[in-house]
Amino acid sequence: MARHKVSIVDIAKKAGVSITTVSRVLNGKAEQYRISKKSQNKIRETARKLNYIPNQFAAGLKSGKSNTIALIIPSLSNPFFAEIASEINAEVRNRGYITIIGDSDEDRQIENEELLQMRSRNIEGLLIAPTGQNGSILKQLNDQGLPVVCIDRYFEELDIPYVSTDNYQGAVMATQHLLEYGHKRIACIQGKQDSVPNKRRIEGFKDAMKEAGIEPFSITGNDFSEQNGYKETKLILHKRQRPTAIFALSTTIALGCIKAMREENVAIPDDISLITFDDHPFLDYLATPLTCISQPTRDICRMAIKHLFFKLENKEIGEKQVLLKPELKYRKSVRNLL
Amino acid sequence: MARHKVSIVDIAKKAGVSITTVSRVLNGKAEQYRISKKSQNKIRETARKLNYIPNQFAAGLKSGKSNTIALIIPSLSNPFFAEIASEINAEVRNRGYITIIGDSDEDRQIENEELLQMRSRNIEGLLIAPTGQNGSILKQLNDQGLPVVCIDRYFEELDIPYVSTDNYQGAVMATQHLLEYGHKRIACIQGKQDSVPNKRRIEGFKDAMKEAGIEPFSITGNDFSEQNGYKETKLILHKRQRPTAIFALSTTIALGCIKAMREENVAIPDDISLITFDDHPFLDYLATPLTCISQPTRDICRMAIKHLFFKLENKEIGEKQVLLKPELKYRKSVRNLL
DNA sequence: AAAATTAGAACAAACGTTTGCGCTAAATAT
DNA sequence: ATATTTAGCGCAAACGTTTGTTCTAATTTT
Repeated sequence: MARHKVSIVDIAKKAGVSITTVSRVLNGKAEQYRISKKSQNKIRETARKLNYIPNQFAAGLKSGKSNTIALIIPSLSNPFFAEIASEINAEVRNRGYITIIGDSDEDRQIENEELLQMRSRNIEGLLIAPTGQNGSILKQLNDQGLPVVCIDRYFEELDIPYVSTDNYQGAVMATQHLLEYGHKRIACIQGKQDSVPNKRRIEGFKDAMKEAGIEPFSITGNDFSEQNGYKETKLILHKRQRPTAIFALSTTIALGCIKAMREENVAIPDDISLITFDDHPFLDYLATPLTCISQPTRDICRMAIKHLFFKLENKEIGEKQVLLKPELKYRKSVRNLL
Repeated sequence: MARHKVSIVDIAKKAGVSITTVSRVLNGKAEQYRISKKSQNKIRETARKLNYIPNQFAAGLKSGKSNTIALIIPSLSNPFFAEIASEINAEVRNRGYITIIGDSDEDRQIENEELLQMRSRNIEGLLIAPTGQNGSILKQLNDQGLPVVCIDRYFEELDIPYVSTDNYQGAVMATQHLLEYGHKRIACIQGKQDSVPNKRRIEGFKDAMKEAGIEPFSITGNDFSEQNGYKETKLILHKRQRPTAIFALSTTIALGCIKAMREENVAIPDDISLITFDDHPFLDYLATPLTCISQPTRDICRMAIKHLFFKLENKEIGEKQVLLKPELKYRKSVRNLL
């Protein structure tokens, strides 16, 4: 067993050519540099025989290229982001690049470290659903020529491209649906407060309520997690007056709501209605199929990728900041009070 | 804006020391090489000022280290594997390494390419839930000194460490539960046929049935996907005689079952009972809470990581191939026929 | 006062590629 | 027969680090 890692030098020696020639053949530049078929075959064959594995470190160091895109998301354990990761991964691979995924765990510090890690790995592009606090770093990266595209989360005040859902619109749709069905006491349980999607959803909720001339029952919570949904729902249910509907800002939160309501013997939608942001394959098969605002996740990913590669290839880009329309999926969790 | 990427050479010049010294300070080897506090401070400060980002390509090339662990799974869109990815990612990060994730999409060819990619990125360890056809390659890697640990899926005939669930036992538990409740016509819908977990589950199912002296109603399917579960359930429901229970070998499959049964107006568990492998937060809140065999995913990940790092650090390892006990979670989807 | 030790740091050779440029021999044009 | 082009390939200098070895001046020991 050869203990020594084989390099193109070994191939060159064995094939009786220069390392230059080996490099060119193995990089598909044989035609360009008119290497004879004979040499090509010889080289490719010895490479195979020797079990050659190119060393990206060396190649990357010299060429400055890495063929790598970074994806940083707040939480791989959130199905919404898991789906994004899956999509992005596939798309990127299709274009001959590979993805390295970072999970920031919603933590500014971790996100920052991931960012450093990624940069030191010479990534050529960055897709990120930012936690929200490292905006200036991202802006700087983008300005320095690293193509950055934000996904889902973004910065309104910074000139960084993004692709997301029209969260405001989505929240308005959800709220209006509730209002149309006669709900007046509507509690909203939110996720990460300083994330843009959350802010816009809250705005949409508030505006829709205001337009109807109704005060929100409550707006609480601070995390896109089941625990948060559970805790806030418990608190809500223990108030002297209960809402007639709850608007959860993610399926993870909604899951917590359902859990709390079941514990407290609150029926959905008979006692309290529930509507959520984000869709999920299971929602249709819950005890009460959950009405939701569905985000066009696939399209978001595709557009973001398209955007990114346009920048990588220096093509002209149209709209830099795009918001895609969400969709209201009517299921059974909202009761008509009229 | 400095167009030129700053290197330790720049720092050395500006700080008035050699690049050796810079390298040593920035790598935390200052004490070891007794660099004065003064130089240390100077170096660290100029590094910060110049916005220095280490170049992993260069460092890796020279040192041969990458601080990188690869994780290859069959499908990021399967919640079971998404959870694994999330766990692994966190654990690896805690140990100062970073994870690069590959999604093989259950495809032997893609898996192979991912493997090559990973190797050319000089990974120091590999965690993989293999598709099943690249065993010899993995064996070879492992023999060549790259620590490899299989997760969930593994190879029985090869001497590669693995951590998984006792799938046989799990299937036996599920089947016996069904049998104890008086079910005799039991259909099993399986996932990827040549994956070890699937094989062992099928074995467990068959053995438990045989022990009860009952023939399986049917064993069909070939993919851990919703589509597969849906299709096979549809087929089953159109047979002249229906089973009294279905054993789905994953939640994704179960989801397809539920969909098909709903379409055909089959009530769970009144008309047909359903039990599944794998747990999921939503299972408790489905129209019929789904009884399942829950895998100790967290423990699997932890043990796999522990194993991997033991090998990395050349520590002595105890058991190389471990199967963890699954757990039967009683919910409401199995009807007692007695 | 000479010898030995120690603190603090620098030299320079790798690591495995990529790539601009240059070279030779053969083929073709003049 | 000479000049030009072309086919086919190699030289050697990077890329930005890490690291074994060496060096000098200062300090301590004898």
